[in-house]
Amino acid sequence: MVTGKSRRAAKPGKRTRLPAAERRAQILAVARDLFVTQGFEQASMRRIADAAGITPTAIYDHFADKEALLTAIAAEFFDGLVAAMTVPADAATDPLGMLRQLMMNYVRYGLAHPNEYRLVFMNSLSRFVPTLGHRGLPCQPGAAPDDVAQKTAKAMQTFGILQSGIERLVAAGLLRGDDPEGFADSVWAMGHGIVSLVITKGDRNFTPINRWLDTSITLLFDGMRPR
Amino acid sequence: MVTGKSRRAAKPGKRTRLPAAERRAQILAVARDLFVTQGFEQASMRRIADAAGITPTAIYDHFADKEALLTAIAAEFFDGLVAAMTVPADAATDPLGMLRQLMMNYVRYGLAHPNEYRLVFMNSLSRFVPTLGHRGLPCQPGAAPDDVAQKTAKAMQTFGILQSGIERLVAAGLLRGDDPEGFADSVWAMGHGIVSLVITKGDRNFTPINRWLDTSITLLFDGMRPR
DNA sequence: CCGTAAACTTATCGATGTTAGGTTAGGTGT
DNA sequence: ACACCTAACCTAACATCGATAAGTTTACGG
Repeated sequence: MVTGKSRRAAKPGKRTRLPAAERRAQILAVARDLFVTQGFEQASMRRIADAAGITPTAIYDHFADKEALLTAIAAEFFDGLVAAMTVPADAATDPLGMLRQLMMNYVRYGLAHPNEYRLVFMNSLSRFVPTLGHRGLPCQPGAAPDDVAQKTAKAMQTFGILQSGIERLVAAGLLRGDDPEGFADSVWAMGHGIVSLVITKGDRNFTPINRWLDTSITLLFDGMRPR
Repeated sequence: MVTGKSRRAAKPGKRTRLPAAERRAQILAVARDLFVTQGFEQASMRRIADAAGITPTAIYDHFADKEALLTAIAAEFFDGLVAAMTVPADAATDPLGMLRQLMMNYVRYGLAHPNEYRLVFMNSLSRFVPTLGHRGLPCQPGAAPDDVAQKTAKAMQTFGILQSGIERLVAAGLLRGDDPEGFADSVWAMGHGIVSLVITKGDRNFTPINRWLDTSITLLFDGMRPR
């Protein structure tokens, strides 16, 4: 129970002191690494701080709370996802092939970043997307609409790419036109289903992922063809 | 720092003392209710105990730990899911319609029990299914294989129902026969994709769930038809 | 050289899951 | 009726969690 008044530096061994931007980036890098290797709940603020060579509370100078770390990481993930889904323009000569490529890129990117995908799309907290308010399911208590909307924006952008791609195919007469939005939803559901199943179930499959993906895409697009 | 020797009952007010089976069932019921209304992490052992009218530690006489509660609840969920997917035999006169029904039942059951579905299939801990060990993704640290296998069994049974249904359709010549396992995977991915997307995204849809489901099923089955 | 703001720390809070060890009630045997 | 034993439950505590308040140190512009 010493008052601590005269504690003389306790020999921290010359801690390097970084400018805010660098420290922020470093914390983010360390946090992503721990989230990915240990999961969100297991990676505590204290462990993140240890790995970054600072004290837990120092993190709060750069991020509001633990979720803010997750949010920042998710933002980067979405940027990468959008980039992966932005196919080169010269593929426009083969619109159908382009859409196939789009879906493949989505799935591949998701599987290449399984933990970020899980964090963003499958997190049990899932604060990035509004939980449903109908059907008796209560909304997540602390979910300010603006906040959610901001976080959802990038996910929406991702979906928009898919949707516009399908609309272009419909316009070109390559797909049936009776329900383009429904098609987009179905394609997305299929892609997300594959990614999340492989992530959670592992590849106890049977069907290797590439063939699975190819089969699914073919099934869908055959079904969407004009009859 | 009283030794506690002479503490005289402290007036707990005649707590009812239940036989193990009843108490266990009651705890389970209370826990499911709290998990469903507040989420897994928010529902603490103390809150569960309060709701059950006992002390947190008493729970540990009936369940190994908090996850055991989740596991028990998941087992019940799977029983219900299997029941929902077991369609009446008289539907065998229309095998294709039966498969449609099967998929619809899966999705409807999932959406009717969104939080259990999330707990079982989308939980970030996801100890019910082996996380993938390939692609540099480490398996969840504390996952004894036997344990996982036991928990996975019921999920496998669910998938088996779908798979055998498709094989029957292939045998009847109603579906293409080139990749029945791939078909089953695709159908499951689609169903799971719809459920999990609706659960996390809410129905910011666009396509109302029934039509979405119908569209997706039609797309898939059109794609699987013999050409 | 000095002050001031940024960068970081110590100390602490309330809450979490879990354990060790005690206490009480309900039934059984005699 | 009494002793006993175990199932059922409790108290107290631990380690750790995310987070806050308030202090301390470093670096840099004047």
